[in-house]
Amino acid sequence: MAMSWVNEDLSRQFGEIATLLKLKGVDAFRVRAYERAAATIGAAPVDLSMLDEREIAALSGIGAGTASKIAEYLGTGAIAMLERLRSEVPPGMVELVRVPGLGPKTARLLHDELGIDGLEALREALDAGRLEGLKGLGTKTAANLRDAVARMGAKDTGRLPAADAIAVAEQLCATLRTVPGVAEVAYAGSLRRMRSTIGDIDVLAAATDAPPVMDALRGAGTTVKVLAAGEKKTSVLTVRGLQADLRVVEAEAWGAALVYFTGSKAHNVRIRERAVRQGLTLNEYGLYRRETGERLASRTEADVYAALGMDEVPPPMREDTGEVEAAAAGQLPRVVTLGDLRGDLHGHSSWSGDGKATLDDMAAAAAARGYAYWAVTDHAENLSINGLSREQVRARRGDLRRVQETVPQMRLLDGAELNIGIDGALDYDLDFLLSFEFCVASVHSLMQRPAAEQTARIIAAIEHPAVCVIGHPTGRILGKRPGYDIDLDAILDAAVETGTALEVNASPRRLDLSGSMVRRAVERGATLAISSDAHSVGDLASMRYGVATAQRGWATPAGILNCLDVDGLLAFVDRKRAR
DNA sequence: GCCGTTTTCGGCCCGACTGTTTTCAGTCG
Repeated sequence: MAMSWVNEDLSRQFGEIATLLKLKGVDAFRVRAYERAAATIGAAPVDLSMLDEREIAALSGIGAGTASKIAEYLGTGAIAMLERLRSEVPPGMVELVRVPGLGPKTARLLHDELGIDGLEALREALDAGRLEGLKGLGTKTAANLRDAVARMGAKDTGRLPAADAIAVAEQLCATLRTVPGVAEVAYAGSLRRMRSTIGDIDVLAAATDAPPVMDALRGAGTTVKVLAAGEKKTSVLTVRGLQADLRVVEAEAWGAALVYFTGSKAHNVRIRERAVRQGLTLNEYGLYRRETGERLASRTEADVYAALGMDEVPPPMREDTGEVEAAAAGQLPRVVTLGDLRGDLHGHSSWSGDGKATLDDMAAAAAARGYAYWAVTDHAENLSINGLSREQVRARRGDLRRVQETVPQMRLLDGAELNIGIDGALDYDLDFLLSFEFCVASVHSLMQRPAAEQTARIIAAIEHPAVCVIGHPTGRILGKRPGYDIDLDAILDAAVETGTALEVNASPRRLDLSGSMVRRAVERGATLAISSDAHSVGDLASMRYGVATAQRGWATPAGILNCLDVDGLLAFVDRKRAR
C-alpha cells in the first residue's frame, strides 16, 4: 500500500537485521534493540522520510546508530550492514528458525554439524534419522521437529483474520466457564488488543484448582493436538491451525496475569523496566517490592497500573508506541469507548438485497442498544443486485415513517450507501441525493486501479456535498484481499478540508480504517465515524471491534462523528452541504 | 544498540515448559 511504504520496508529490514544477528549468536540485548527499532518504525504514525535524522533519533528505542542507518537507507535505498549480514549468514538458516521449536542455537548446530541449509534439507535429514545423536538432540526433539515441519506444509497456517479467531476463542472460553471452580475466563493476547490478524489465542482463567481447567482445554472439541501441558500452562493446536495457550492463576493474581497475558510483549518489557527502576518487579502474579517481596498489586489491571504510577492503558493501545511514556506522565488520551457512541451511521435493512433483517427489527435492536440515532444506509441504485431504485427509496421512506413511530426515543435517519464510480461519480442525481438525510459513499467495484486513480475517485466523492462519510476507505477484507492502493495522506487532507468523515468499519472481517491508519488520521485532525455496517441484528454488536480499532489509533470522542448528539450530527451534515 | 529519579557506563523483564540433562540450555511468549 502506498501509505508508509518507507516505514514498512525499513521495519522489515531492521527485523531482518535482528534475525540475522540472532543467527550469528551476538549479544541478545543488541538483537532486542533492533527488534524494538523495527516495531517502533512499523508503528510510526509519520512517514520517516518526512523527518530529519535528529527527529528520528528522538523516537523511543531509536538512537544515533539506528537513525544513521535510516538516513543511509533514505539516501541510498539500502543499509550496508544488512547487505553484509546477508552475505555472512547462510540463507537457509532464516528458513530453519521459522520452524516452531527450532531456534538460532539449533539452526546453527544443524548447519555446522550436518550441513543442513534449509527446510528441504531438514526434511531429508529427519527422514534419514540423521538428527538423533547430535548433542542435545534426542528422538523426542526429532519427532517434534518432524511434526512442526509437516504442519508448516499444511494449508491452514499463519495468522487468521480477527473474525475467525474471535469465533474460536469465544467457543473455547464458553467451554472453560463450565468447569467447576472456575471464577473467571477471558481471552487476552493480540485478540484482546484487537489486532486485525491473530497468530494464536491466549486464554486466561482464574480458578482454585488448575488441573480440571487444563483437562477441559485438552479435551475441547476444537483441540487437535496437545503441544505442552504443565501445571500452570497448557498449549494446544486447535482447528484452523491456530495455537491456543491457557494460563490458570488464582483469583488474587487475575489483574497481573491479565496484564501479562494481554501483552504486547514489547509493552510488558517496557512496564517491567519501569518497575525495576522503582525498585519493584512485575510478573504475571503481581507487582512486588524487590527487597521485601511484598506484593503491592495484583487483583485488577487498574491496581497494577496505579501501583506503577501510570494511567490504566486500554488493551488496544498496549503496543509500545508511546503509550507507556504517556501513561507514566498521566497524559494518556482519553480514548473513545463504546459508551461514548450515540448512534450508528452505517447499516442495512432487508430493503437492500443483502440486508438480512427488516427495518423494524434493525431499528428495534439499534434502539435497544440505547442509541440516539441510527442511519439506515441501504445500497444505492448503481449496485445492480442489492441497490434501491428511486421508486424503492420513496417506498422505503413510507416504511421509515411508520417504523419511526415504534422507536420514539431514537431518531431514524433516511440514508444511503452510495457507490463511488470509477470517475468518482455517484448514484442518482444531486437533487435526489440531497433528499437523503445522511449518505455514506464507498467503493464497491474496480478495486485494482493504480493508486493515483483510486485516490482521485475517492477524493471526488469526498468533495461531493451529499457525502458525509467514506465507507470502508481501503476496501480490505481480512484474509481475502488487501486494501486498494491509495494515497492516504491526500485523502485525509481532502477529508479535513471538506469536513467529511472517514469510516472505521467495525466488521471484524474489515476493520477498515486499520488501527495504524486511524492513528494517522488522528494526527492529521480528520473526523472519523465508527460504524457497524450491520447487515443483520447480530452485526450491530460488532461495534466493539470498531471501538477497539479506534483505540488502537488513539482516537478520542472529540474526533468521532457518532459521539455527537443528534443536533451536532445534523449540523455536521448541514456544514458539509453548505460548502 | 539503547538509555538515564543509579545519567555517558553498565546494566538491560520474567517465567513456563520440554528434553536431555543430573543442574540446565533452548525456545517461547
